[in-house]
Amino acid sequence: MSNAISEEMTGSTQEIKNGWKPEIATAPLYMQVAHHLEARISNGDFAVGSLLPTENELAEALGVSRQTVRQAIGLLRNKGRLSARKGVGTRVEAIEATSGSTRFIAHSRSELFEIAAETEFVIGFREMVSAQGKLAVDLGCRPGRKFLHITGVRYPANRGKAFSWNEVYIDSRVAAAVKDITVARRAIFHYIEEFTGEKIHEIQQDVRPIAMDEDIAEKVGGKGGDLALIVNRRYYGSGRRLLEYAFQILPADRFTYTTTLRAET
Amino acid sequence: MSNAISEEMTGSTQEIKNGWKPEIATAPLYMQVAHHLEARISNGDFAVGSLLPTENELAEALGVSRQTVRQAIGLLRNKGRLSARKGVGTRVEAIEATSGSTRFIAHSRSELFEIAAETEFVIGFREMVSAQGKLAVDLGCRPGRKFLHITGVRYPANRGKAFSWNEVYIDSRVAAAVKDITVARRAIFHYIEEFTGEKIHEIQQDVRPIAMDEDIAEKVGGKGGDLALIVNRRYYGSGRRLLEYAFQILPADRFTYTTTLRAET
DNA sequence: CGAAATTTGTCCGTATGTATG
DNA sequence: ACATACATACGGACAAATTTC
Repeated sequence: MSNAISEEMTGSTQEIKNGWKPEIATAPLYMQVAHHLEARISNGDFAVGSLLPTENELAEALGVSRQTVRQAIGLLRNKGRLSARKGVGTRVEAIEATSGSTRFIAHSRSELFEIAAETEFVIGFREMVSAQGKLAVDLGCRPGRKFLHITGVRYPANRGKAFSWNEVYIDSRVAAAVKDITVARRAIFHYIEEFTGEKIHEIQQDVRPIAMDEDIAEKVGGKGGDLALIVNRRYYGSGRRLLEYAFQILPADRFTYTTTLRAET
Repeated sequence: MSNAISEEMTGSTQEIKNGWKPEIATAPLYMQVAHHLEARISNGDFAVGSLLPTENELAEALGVSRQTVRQAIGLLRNKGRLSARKGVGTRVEAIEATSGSTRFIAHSRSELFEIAAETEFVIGFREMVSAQGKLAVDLGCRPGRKFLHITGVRYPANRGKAFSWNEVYIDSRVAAAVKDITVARRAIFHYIEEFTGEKIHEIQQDVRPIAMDEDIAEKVGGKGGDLALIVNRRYYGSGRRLLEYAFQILPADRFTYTTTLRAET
């Protein structure tokens, strides 16, 4: 305890104590708390393997109710950053548990943001297309609808070895959102949300195995016939309107798709 | 409203109204409510595409607080059965959205139960092994620990085409849990939980592409070299004790791993 | 177009249960 | 047996989005 800055809450606007300034002033309090906790975990303030302060301590220190703290902790538990045990406390978990290759497939919308922030999508090709045949089926739209088709390679932020080949189809009505982008440092759908002001509520994602063809293998530094995962995503706005369709090819030798399933109780 | 049976609560034990008898009397109220709602959805009482009664109506009808109803609805929203919109209501969603092959990879512990219940694991081979080399590494244990090794094919409950090749390693201390099983109609870890009384809190799962060898391909009705997904699972009891390790090979032509990512807000 | 009603979302306070040490 | 700390449950209040009038 006693590390709260203890400035009085200003009354009308809700804001947690302890020097934290909300990145997005409009975000609900429990999300602000979650971000705050996450930041203090990654900066080492709360060490991995250690126990968090109790919910009551956090509530008091941050000037919010215990319920709000619990909601925040709940988010991070879903993400696997925290785990709680009755009568003991809330433990900070390691981000990575499995050996070997990194996991770079998202399990939540916010993870897509994080991954995109850690990588760069270098756009190599761009054209307007009219959905026909298989593409129209994949997009689940009537043939003839127009999309902006973008292809390129996604690199780690430090520009190491390429890790995925990406193809993106953007509804022509919102394609202007990426008009001037040549290197995307955020998720493509993030640009779309900013441009339209409309939030993407749902992303449907499926994962299948493929053998890479020569062409793509070369671009991500592999050989033709190498195994890979193809991750397919459909981005829906309000009213289940398809705004973006994309797929990504991840070489199997470098990536594993890891999930942790937890008991609901 | 007005479909509550309106029997008085018995006082000490918590139980929701409306004729619902809790399957597991010890389950928290919000889970009972979730199961209740799920049952009424699958029996058609709440039609897919329609709006649920409002949270306040449900709370009153079931004799619980609105918060409890919200928690229950939250569970089903996470599972994709429900979706909510501010100012509108809570919609019953279709179970399956994607076209093509069925998805049969779990995203939660409870889904593992459901999938296991819809399939049969026919055990074809069984032996005690001592973990050595690669196996010890996979299991993350010191070499020499003993495991019961089981292999077999998993079929749909209607005994159609096989859909996966399975290999399971069970800690020798709990291996007696499956001593007499030749056809498992529940999840293997379910037998272990029953036997030990200990709950499996965490399951780590990873998905990778492989090309099937002749041997396995034949068993699941494919050809050698066919693409497949290999799903690898580690089952941990309390204190992160590894109780079971298993992998499953799913032919790519029949299965897709589908996930839906939703906005947290 | 605007006001009102409806419905979910957030936040708080409190009380009690339950697993752990 | 006892204290601790998370889990469940209730109640109330207001905010925000949507629909209706």
